Amino acid sequence: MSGLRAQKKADKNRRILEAATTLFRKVGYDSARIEDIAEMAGVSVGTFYNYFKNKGDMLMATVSMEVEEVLTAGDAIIAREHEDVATALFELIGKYYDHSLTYLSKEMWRTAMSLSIAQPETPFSQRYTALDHRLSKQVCDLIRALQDRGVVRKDVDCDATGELVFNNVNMMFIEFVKDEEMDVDGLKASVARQNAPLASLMSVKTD
Amino acid sequence: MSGLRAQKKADKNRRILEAATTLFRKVGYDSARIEDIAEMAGVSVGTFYNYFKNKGDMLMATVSMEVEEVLTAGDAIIAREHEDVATALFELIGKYYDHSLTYLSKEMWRTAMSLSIAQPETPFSQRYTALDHRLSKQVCDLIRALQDRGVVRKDVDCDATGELVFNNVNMMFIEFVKDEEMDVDGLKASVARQNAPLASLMSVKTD
DNA sequence: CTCAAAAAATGAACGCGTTCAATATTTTTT
DNA sequence: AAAAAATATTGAACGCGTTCATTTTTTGAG
Repeated sequence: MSGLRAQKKADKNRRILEAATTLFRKVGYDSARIEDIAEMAGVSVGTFYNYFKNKGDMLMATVSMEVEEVLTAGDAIIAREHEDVATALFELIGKYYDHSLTYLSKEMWRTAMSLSIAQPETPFSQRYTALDHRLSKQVCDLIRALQDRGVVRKDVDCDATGELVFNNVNMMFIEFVKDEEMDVDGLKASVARQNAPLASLMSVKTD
Repeated sequence: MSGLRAQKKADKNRRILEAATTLFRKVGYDSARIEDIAEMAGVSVGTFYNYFKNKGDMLMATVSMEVEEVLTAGDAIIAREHEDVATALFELIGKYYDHSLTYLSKEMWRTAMSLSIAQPETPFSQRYTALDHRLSKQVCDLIRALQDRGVVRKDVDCDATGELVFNNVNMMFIEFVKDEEMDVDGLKASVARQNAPLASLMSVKTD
């Protein structure tokens, strides 16, 4: 059997990832030691590092899964018709926020964000940034769709506005994960309030 | 002499801070080891930790200085008269960005931001967040001043708009410090473009 | 001036992420 | 099937931030 090595490799990869995400959720990212993850996966510490560049790399798999799913859900929302700008934005952004804690805890998000800022040259950070850009682009796409359907004024720069809105969404999400007390509904309400003036001003008036 | 202890203390505090900022600028935050900082300041490692809670705490002194100065400069800008919304925002935001690298390198900013996200319960993070909120409030204040002077439409929610604009400013600053290639002028231009539609829509039309 | 209590300084030791030279296993060659 | 080459595993050791029991210095009361 020639695929013995490849099979073992895939198996170990899965075991390590499973052990890591289990431990992250159980004891938190910081308290989950590589030694523990390795032990739970039945490998040595050194082997862990043959499979993952470092501890932070383990997070990216999870972050990726999370964002990919939300992007898909977002496309479905854009495809639908929308009454007005504020509602459409609320739906898309609400989906982002509602989904955000499916696979990741606030602590895991904080770690991921923190890493992506601290070491921008790493693959981790670059993948994270790329996901952010796709989300940003999706908000732009929604606004353009609304414009095409006559909901948004023709003279509005969709990309500029979309980036503005998304960066606010993102910054508010950072505040959200920094504050263990804050809940998703409070977050959505705050962002809706911040979006309201712009949403109103950019709408095609129907009176 | 009764103040001997207090005097020595102040002196050491100054020496440690001086050594730390010197080393941070010379070799970068990560490569500046506590051992080196302590040695340059002529104290032991343990003493360093009697004066500062941890390595990150050393950054906050610098971040604080930086932001305090920029807030003062911002107040002066708000006090002036302004032709239109876009220009006023550009001036205030431009001042933020122009000043940002006076005391801190991009790497130091990244570390500070990273720390403030990773450990939100620490005094470091809380001081950082407080400074952010004061900056956000200043942008709101500018917009309100413009509204009072009849430059901004009366029906605009100044706080909502100000927060939206500031969060974009902040997020773009994160992108800026993550990218060693990006310069301040590019950053200012991007943000101006993002602000343009909102600035235009919220203006009192003079035609 | 003496000395006990308070405050400050010290550096060895610890925890944990990460590395790497040595060892073991699998694959290929003959 | 044995030897050689390629690949994977291992855990002790390292670096650096942080801690803490011990030692030194300062203070003020008697």
